[in-house]
Amino acid sequence: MVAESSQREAGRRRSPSMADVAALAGVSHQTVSRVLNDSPLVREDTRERVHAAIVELGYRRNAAARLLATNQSGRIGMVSAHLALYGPSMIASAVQQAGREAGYDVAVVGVLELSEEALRDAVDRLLDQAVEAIVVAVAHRDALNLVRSLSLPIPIVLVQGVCRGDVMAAGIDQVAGARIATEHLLDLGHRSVAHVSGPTDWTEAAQRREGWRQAHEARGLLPGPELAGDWTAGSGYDNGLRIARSPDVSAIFVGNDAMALGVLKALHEAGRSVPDDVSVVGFDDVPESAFYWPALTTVAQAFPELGRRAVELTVRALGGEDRPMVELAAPELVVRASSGPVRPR
Amino acid sequence: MVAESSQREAGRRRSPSMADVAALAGVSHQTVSRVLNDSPLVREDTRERVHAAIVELGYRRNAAARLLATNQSGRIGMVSAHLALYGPSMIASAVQQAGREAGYDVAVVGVLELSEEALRDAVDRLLDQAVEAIVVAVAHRDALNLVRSLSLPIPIVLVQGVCRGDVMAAGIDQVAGARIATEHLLDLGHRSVAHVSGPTDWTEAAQRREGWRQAHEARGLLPGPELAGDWTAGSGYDNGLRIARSPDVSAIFVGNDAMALGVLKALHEAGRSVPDDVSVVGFDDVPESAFYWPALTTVAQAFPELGRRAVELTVRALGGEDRPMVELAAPELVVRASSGPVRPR
DNA sequence: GCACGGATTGTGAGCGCTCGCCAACATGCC
DNA sequence: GGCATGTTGGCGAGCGCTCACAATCCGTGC
Repeated sequence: MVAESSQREAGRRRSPSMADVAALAGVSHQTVSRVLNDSPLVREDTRERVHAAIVELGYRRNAAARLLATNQSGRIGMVSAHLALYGPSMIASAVQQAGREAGYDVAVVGVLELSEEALRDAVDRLLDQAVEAIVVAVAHRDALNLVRSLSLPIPIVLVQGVCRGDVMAAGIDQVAGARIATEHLLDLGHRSVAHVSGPTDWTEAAQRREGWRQAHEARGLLPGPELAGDWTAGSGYDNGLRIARSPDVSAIFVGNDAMALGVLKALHEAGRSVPDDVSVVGFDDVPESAFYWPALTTVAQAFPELGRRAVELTVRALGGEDRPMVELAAPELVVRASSGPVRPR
Repeated sequence: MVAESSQREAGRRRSPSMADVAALAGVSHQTVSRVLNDSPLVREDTRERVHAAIVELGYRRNAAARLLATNQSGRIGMVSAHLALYGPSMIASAVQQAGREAGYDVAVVGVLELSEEALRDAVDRLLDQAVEAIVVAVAHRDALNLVRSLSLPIPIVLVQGVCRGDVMAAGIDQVAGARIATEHLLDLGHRSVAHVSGPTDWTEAAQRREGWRQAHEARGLLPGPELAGDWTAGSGYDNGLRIARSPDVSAIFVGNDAMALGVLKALHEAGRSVPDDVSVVGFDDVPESAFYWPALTTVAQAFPELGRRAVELTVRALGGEDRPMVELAAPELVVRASSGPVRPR
């Protein structure tokens, strides 16, 4: 009695192994392995016997041992900066979701600052987890070079801050998004559009700025004043106050929704009405933007699709393909109350 | 030439192992292991020789093999629901950060719905990653029972939706937060405060509601009307419209900032001024709330501290301690423009 | 010059799994 | 009946690491 209980206790200590399952099912460990890996070379009744044993023992395959033997983890890593921001966090969960659907585990590690050291550290952590590829979602201008300078032994896929280049990359066409936003304002009759940009060293910020510039250029118009923010509502507010002082600004394209919120607030405080005096368009379509005051016209990005494409590229890279390819998804304008026709004066 | 290059290529195939380092340093693999584990039983010059070899070979310890041998992964898992919401996502990154600082890897997996199946699935994935403990950040009323019904072989720590109970749990005192928010409004002279709650099956929502109720009761006042939202700005807007129709409501405590944004919008549209006609207080202190119109009075939670405490509890549980303990951090009121003294009429 | 104890280092046996290869058996054909 | 063929299953060698233990080194004291 005592012996049995102590034995059972000892049995609990270590979880059951393949050998235990094999013994219970009356087969060899190899057959168990075959069942686990869906090998066709197992007779149906054997398979069922093994399955029964697995269930009875509550067996669970030891991933570490499998990894050690196969050298394949089925895991892809993702390094992301600024996970607190809407875009990056959406991308992270989209990639995670898509990865899971493709049968991969996605390990996300955030970097707090953009030094080579921080990046090296993040990548090291991922490498320790034996990831088979790394998705880089760091939109900084230098991120690509930084990552490349690490000369990793595994494929890399970019998923943000994408410019055409010699890497695998999936992204959303920021330039196009900014163009449709700006064109929307120009179509409403505004002679020029001001711009509050994100931090200038972010690829996204540069691209949105470029789209804004192009929209003017295509119509032979001169872009309105340009101010630099840092993605936060606070910086939008500060820049909004400055813009409010220029009575000739009738439309603003803001680099993201958070800054747009700040701009809206500054305009209210300055007594300028939106959209009667000034039209405002944001970028991101955060869930709250429909409830800003007034509801914000903005640009929506298809994050789930972006995630799927990124994972697809990753899988392709893992399959040996190394032809660099860039996939760009098109963003979409969401028109709401914050943009309106230019007011005759 | 050809041989050398092909050999180098072959060498690249598999990354260097301890044996390679040992050979290069002229020691045994065991000594390398000792160096790696900072054992004191290694002479200084030997240690340096090994380090040099490690650097030269670009050696990196194989975590899978180590895990296989030690049965310790140094990883803790976290299952979280609603990672798109502010609170949960802050908690996730706080735990991740704190875990890292404590020398643990934190693997987060999100669940999309709150079925037993989804939870089982998430936990399975974590178990496959050999996590040593699981932090559960699912604020649903039933989450605790659900998780417990899985009868996991590893410690569990709750980090959200905490009620006193027989588990390890770290949380933020939601009742206290709701009380100070409501008391703030009562202090301003409002006779009663309305409440827009979160989904009633969320522990947090129930606790915030309870704090709101307690604040009234402590002063012998009757709570104002209560409406149920779902954390989204949209539900706040809908409920805001309903409240706007009751001229006798002069103060609202809203379950989170997103809903508060919706309430503000509804009040604007109904022509009721904030805070002159109605005061509004939120909960969360999202970064944007200072830029709502008007700036939102709200309750801030100390997420980083929460993360640290959760990890601390986890480490303690891993150390064998199994006395259930609940740690509650105090939230703080942030007073802004959306709340003001009751207007004499 | 030698035994002795502590400081260093080496040896060998797993951890649980997969892979390559071979053994056993059933089947079909001549 | 004997053989080639196809199907199932078993065996043993690692994967790279840590652990327990054994072996070696060194300075010391006599």
